[in-house]
Amino acid sequence: MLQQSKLDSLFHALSDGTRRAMVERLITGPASVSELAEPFDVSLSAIVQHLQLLEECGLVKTAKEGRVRTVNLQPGALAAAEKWFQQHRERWERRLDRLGDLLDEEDEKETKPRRKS
Amino acid sequence: MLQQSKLDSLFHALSDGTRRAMVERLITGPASVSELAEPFDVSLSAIVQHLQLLEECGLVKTAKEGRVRTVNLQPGALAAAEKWFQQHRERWERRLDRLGDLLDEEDEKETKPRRKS
DNA sequence: TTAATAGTTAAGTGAATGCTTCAGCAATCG
DNA sequence: CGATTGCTGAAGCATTCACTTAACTATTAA
Repeated sequence: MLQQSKLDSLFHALSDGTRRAMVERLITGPASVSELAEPFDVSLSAIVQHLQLLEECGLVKTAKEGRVRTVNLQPGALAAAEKWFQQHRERWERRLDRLGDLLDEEDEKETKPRRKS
Repeated sequence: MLQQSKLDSLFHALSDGTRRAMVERLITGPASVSELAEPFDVSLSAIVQHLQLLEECGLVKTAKEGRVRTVNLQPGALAAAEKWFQQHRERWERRLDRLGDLLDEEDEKETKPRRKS
């Protein structure tokens, strides 16, 4: 089973628009901290704090060379979260299908007396 | 484009294990508030507060009949969040592919310096 | 009518969140 | 060299979070 606390931290990381935008930026390729910060109207410090969170939950890896820290998206990091959707959408859709079948059956029985619940 | 605040609230809703478990429970079918609360070791009040949040972000619909409130999962509610993953995984994978191609070319140049079409 | 059930609402608490400013510090440029 | 760049770390602050308890309302059961 998927680990709860991992999902907690992944979904939490993605629940902030700035962090999502940072992730989206990193899809196009690695970036330095300042490059990452540039589009946003917040202090560099705030960005670094978002970055720490992204790194802690494994979405991102960083490496410092000289005075520049380069940030890379971690391949497969989104997998755990995406998997949650896939699994549950599947179950959900199967249930809706069965429900549809039941309703169809009920339709057919409509003329006959119905069972009480 | 997907709306930011909607994604914020969806991901936030899913970032809590209790709320995810409630959603998972609702996949199996509708439930009353007390039924929903039963597996958890928190007050009914806490569950009601989670429920409000789930309802505000559109994951869930409720209807009160007599003194019982019945909670239903809202079909397609997870779509917005799931879509975010699909879109970005796609872009990310395309980028990794291109990156792979580039690296292959570099490989070939290194081992045998020849032109590539 | 009384009692139990199902849920609602308000107020409060401690911890976490997202941000700021400011004071650094090491790498690099002029 | 000294100045600038790129980042780091700590402290503080307002807000939100997840939760509690407790008092309350409305519906149903005995």
